[in-house]
Amino acid sequence: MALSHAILTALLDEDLSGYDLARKFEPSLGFFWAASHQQIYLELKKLSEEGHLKASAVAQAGRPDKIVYHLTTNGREALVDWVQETSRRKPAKDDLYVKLYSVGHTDPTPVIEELKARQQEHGERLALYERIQARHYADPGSLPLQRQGIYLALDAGLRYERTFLAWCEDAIKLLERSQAAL
Amino acid sequence: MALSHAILTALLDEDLSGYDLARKFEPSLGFFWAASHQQIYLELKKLSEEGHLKASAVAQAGRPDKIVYHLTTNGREALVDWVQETSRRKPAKDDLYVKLYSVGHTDPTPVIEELKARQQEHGERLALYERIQARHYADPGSLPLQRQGIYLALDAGLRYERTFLAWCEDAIKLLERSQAAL
DNA sequence: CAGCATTAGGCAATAAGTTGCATATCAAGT
DNA sequence: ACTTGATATGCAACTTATTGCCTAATGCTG
Repeated sequence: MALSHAILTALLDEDLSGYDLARKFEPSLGFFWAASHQQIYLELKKLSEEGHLKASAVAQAGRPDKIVYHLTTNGREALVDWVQETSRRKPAKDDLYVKLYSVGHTDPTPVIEELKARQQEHGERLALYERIQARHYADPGSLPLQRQGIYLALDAGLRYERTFLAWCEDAIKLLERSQAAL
Repeated sequence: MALSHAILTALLDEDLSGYDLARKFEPSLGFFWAASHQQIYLELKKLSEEGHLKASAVAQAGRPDKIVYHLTTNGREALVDWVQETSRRKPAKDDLYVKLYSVGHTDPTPVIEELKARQQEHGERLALYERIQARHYADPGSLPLQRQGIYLALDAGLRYERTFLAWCEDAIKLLERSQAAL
């Protein structure tokens, strides 16, 4: 009920092969819904069998052949139906939060280390989002409707990373103070 | 590699039955790692078989019998090992972000509706976090170490909800303006 | 020409989680 | 006596995702 819809969404714009889909996902939808190529190929096969996509083999010169998928009317309808269903929030399911619960019972050092690694990781992600924003979404007011949704998702990402980084910093401070007091 | 560790973490404090664990999760760890009772019972059984937990049947007066689980030395070591592994961020995997990508291709109305529903949902969650904070974490500076991790997780939740709500508001504004321009 | 990266697609096993259903005890209300 | 609700545990089927492995064609580099 999930990756399949992300794939249908990505195929609204253009027909793509599994390989191209995987590449398109990476710097875009993949920020919010990561998927391995194995999973993508599997879903493409299923979606074709269900009639949501039409597969066509395409011979290529200078490259291996590929299978290009096209969204069918059927598939488009299924997607619209899904968009109209209301979905609920999902818990973060991030190990880090679970690890925080262990803090008073075990040595907090590894948790502090992990927080610092996350600072690095989220900092890089934030920088990436900022580059994308500067390059493609500098003036949100004048975006065509097709780009506004993507802009909003990116904006959510930007805000999330900034919030997370600020929290990280404070969390490290608090834990290091407690560690020093031991 | 996931719920099992959350369960071990919850059992650091006290021995619990599956039922009690499920209840303990709900207003706490469950915010970050939700679990159905089925999944919890399954993991408890697995963790016992692996020697991470020790199960004891407890007869009760006035209630059905229960099975209480106790963290073994083995289980504690496994937990410490896991805390020391570095974990990576996970994509949000929230349908809402995927739906945003469909915006220029289909009617944005259901997405706006969903954003409004989320505003409600996240507003309630924020209010809940604020109540918990006021009741139990009003003075973070003076918390014992065992409570600091939980406070930090709660703080992450508070910041996340506030950020999300602010984004929601702006997102609705932008999409409604575009909708009006059609 | 050998080795490597890129393009392109896949299988199998396993893990993790969801959904729906089933069972049983006991207390309290009607 | 009957029903409802809380307590307490579980199975089976299914979906979703991860991990590790594999094949094969082509282009590029040394």
